[in-house]
Amino acid sequence: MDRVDKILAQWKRERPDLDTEAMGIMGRLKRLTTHLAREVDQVLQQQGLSSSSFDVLATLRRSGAPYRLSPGDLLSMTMVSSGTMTNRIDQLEKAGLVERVLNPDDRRSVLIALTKAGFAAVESAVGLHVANQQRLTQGFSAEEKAQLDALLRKFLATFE
Amino acid sequence: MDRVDKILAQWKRERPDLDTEAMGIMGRLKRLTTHLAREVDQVLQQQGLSSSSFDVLATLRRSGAPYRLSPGDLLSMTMVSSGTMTNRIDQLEKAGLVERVLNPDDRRSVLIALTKAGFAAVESAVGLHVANQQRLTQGFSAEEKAQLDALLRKFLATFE
DNA sequence: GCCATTTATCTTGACGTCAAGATACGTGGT
DNA sequence: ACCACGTATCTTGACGTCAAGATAAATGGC
Repeated sequence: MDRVDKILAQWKRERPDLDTEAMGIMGRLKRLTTHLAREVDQVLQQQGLSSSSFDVLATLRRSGAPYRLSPGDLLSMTMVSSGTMTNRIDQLEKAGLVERVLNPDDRRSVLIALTKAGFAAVESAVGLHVANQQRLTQGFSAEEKAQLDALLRKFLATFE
Repeated sequence: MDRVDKILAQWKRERPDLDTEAMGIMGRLKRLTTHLAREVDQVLQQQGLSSSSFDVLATLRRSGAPYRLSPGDLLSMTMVSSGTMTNRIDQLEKAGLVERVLNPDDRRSVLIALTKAGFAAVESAVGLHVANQQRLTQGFSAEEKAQLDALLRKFLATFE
């Protein structure tokens, strides 16, 4: 009887006509993601990074040398709007973690490049971040993790 | 090979030392929840409600007659800060969907009461909302839904 | 009864986000 | 060569959210 069960029980009493199975799944997904985001943020914050900033830095880092992508590339990998990406890049540039480099082949665009400080920041954070993610999933057996991943993959495929 | 697989493949190439199993699960969870939130918002918006507003109205509705709860009660059921709740109530009050009623027993507190318009709004929205949630999970068999729910329940129990 | 503490709500200032539109440049058909 | 259209990025204004602190009232130990 977790909090979502209590919510469903209330609906059952007030509106017994409603089928709340889907609501239960989606309610648990939402609450779970909120908790996980808070845990993840906490570790990144200790590294001086917001999850938004880490998101961009990590995308640049894993793209490989020379660690440069256009704002458009970053956009297509991160599920945010163009205005949000501009803002994220502005913050990172102010912090000296990325720099905007003119693209000589297309003057409409720029390349966002990891600075040395940016590379160092993401390299230091990613290990702790991954360890934290492992900690958060350690309550599951290998089989359960595989099962959960498979179900989430199928669900996600509805949208992507 | 979905988008999360591509991200994990990039990390594998750049940082083969990292174990990315947990990252995969959490990445899928995050992307999935973002997609689901957008779908849910769209239906509620057609009813003139934000998901934040619906969250409060639904909490009041399912609490049963007389559809009144204190801000503190609402807070404990909704995973937001007190400042956020004050703001949500302000918006709903402006829209005429709830009203603040003085609590005669404790002058520090107020009761947030659904107005007739608020009751009508949530009553009209909840049916469409539930139908939408069912649509979003219709790709799963009954067994898969039960499996997913059980895994999410276990995961959520880590935090609640 | 008094006052320190706790409880309940609201206020403030700062972020991160988005939709919509603005700006600037590239491209391709004629 | 021109120009209409497409593309890439940035700007603007509005929200929703939070942490931290302010305000006001209730409570409990003396």
